[in-house]
Amino acid sequence: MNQEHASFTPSKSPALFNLVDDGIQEAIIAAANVVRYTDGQLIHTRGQIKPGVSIVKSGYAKVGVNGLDGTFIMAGVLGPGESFGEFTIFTDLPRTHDVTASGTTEIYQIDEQRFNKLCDSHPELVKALLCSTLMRTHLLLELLDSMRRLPLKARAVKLLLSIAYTTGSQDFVRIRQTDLAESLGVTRVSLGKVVKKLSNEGLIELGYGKIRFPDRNRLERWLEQQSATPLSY
Amino acid sequence: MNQEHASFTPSKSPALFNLVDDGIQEAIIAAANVVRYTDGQLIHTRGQIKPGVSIVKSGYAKVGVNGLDGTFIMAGVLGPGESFGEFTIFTDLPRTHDVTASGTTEIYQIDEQRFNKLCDSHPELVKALLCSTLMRTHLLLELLDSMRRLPLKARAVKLLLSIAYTTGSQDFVRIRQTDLAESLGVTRVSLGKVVKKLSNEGLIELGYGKIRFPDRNRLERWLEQQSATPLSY
DNA sequence: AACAGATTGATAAGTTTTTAGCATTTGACT
DNA sequence: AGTCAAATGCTAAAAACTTATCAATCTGTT
Repeated sequence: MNQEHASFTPSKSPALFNLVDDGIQEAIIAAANVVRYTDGQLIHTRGQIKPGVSIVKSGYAKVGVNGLDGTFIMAGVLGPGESFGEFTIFTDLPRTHDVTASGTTEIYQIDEQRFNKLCDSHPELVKALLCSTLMRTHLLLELLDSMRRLPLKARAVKLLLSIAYTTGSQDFVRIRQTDLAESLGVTRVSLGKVVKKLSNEGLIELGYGKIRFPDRNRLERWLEQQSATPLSY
Repeated sequence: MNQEHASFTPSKSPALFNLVDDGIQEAIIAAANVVRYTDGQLIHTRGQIKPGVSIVKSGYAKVGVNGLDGTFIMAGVLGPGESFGEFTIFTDLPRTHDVTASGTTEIYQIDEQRFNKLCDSHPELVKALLCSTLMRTHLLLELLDSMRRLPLKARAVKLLLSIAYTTGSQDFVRIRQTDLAESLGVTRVSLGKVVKKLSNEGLIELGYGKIRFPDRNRLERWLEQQSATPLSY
């Protein structure tokens, strides 16, 4: 049912676990409950207010918003070491997204009380959180900016390249056009048109559930020309 | 040339100065240089990498992106106590926005070294920064979500209500249609069409440089119907 | 009271995106 | 090798948005 997922946020966001040293990692793990979810199972829902931080231990967490009509708009996929829900500790805001497991997934869950203790005893953790959040904000701002200024064609390439970047695969990406469209916030038809054009221009090659880059450098150059601003993904 | 500006972010983002106690405020002010800018003067430009935190002392800072063709896309307006550029301290990312003064404006500028010292001596400051950043991220996510799911008409109402909320004025907002359009990332023509419709339906009243809400409750109810999700602005 | 600049109102043509279909191809599983 | 569900390919009409202009209205200032 669910094929392997690329981990993207939609761009390289630093995993919290990569920003803290081993000691803090162990302290977090010690304070956490590990919860297992099966494929498609709901981890959190938009609007919830129960506070708690979650960190992916294994598997993937799909982040997005479920519409009442069954549609799902994806905001990104989080992989091992990546965290979500931090803001429920520090603010009393409701959750912004629905989070579901993609494949069998284990999540470290840390409740409010324990996490606050961790923050008090490890000031470095607060700094790491700040750092990770600032980077996330930065990405969001760039995303917002490109949504407004770049045509869909360029946005699609940008997303493809960033997925390739985060997955490490150099010349192809395993993703369905439906998911790409969802991530970009457009319909499959619109996306289909632009990937067709890109394919005609030889910039990408379309496959079943995947997209190849025959010449990644050329693709990157093409994108930079479109952006008219420094490339940052 | 420049009329009074509503302070909006585009929604209530907590000013950093409201999140810290007086002692820290004084310490920040002591570490800062005050720089004066005249109306329209550039404070920072997108792409810059020189680190430093800025806090509005008086006046307003207009945040957005200047296109090569002279167009300007506004992301928000920051008022006294609000901060920007924090991420230049904690990451080595380039600035995402152009910031210009709107009216005569004074800015506290704190350089990297001094700000780091402040953070070390006042751990509460890091927590406040985290809190403010998390709230900002939350707003951005909500914004992104509504951009994808709501029609322009609803997005326009949402923005209007959030501006009214942050300015405290209950039944009208002082803003030009041009600025509204910029904030929403659409042209004045498109915005003109939807505000005209809203006006025909009696939900708002159009004025010269301002928009009135004859019945704010009705407007809020209307928006909630459109959203089909809990209202949060 | 008159003027100038700023702001809104309005229109038409052109482009992009969506909606709603249906046909075709692919890959996994018998 | 055949079958079925998943995924892509394609089309046409409708809706939304942009670009480019020009006219009308408002406001502060002389």
